Amino acid sequence: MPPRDGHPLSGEMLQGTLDLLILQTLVPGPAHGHTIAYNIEHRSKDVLQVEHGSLYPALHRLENRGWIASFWGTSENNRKARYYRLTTAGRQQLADHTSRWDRLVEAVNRVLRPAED
Amino acid sequence: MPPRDGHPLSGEMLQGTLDLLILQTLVPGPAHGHTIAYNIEHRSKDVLQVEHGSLYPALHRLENRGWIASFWGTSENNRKARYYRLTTAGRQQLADHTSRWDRLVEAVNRVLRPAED
DNA sequence: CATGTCCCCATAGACGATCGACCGGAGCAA
DNA sequence: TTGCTCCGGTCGATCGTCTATGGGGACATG
Repeated sequence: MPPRDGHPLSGEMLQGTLDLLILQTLVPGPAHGHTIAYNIEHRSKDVLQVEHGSLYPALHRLENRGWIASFWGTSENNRKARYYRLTTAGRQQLADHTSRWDRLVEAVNRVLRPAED
Repeated sequence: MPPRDGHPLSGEMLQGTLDLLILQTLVPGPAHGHTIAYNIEHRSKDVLQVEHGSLYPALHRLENRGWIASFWGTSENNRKARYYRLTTAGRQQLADHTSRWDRLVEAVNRVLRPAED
């Protein structure tokens, strides 16, 4: 039986990781909700899923913390859209958050695969 | 300024990962709560923290799902202790969970570090 | 116009996992 | 006795996510 490696991972495991992904997505420049979600899903080769009900609370949360800032604009499809851009604090937060993510992964992997050290 | 890589990561990010760590810890054989927590912390070089208030609910949860089974015994310090062992279903769950963890890490890293592919 | 469809933002209620702070008991030593 | 350590357990609060639902504006169709 093939290991069925196709089905996507929703937020079940990426608790707290969505913020990180959003911040990273905004590095190249401002984007609105749909684009952010699409980019995360696409760049993860559809392994990651971003639900609307998680995305917008996350965006508001990040804005409240001063890591992103928003402004109204017009989307590529001529729709009113709220764009988000990374703030200076957000860039710093992204760096910190990324290094914590790396440390976490490393630590979990050490538990999962007992090294011979 | 040195990057202060000393402070531990508590459950802020390892939502849903604790189950995985516990299951893996039980592979060599049965263990009781204190030992499980100690092993996770030690094997992660004290990067991971396992709080009592998270550990026992997790153990009960895993037992309810049939992934671990428990029995009363006596600890190395001659204290009454509840030992947990991996069930067959738990071993299967560990394999599945581990592969999902790997897929998640891979996916997040793809978003964090846009590959050139 | 009327209708439908897509795009986009937003919120509400429920849920599940974790956290910090407790508590009780039993072994052991001073 | 007192006090410390080991061990299990629970409670309330908090936080992030999910499913479901809503609305409004742009655009195409007939």
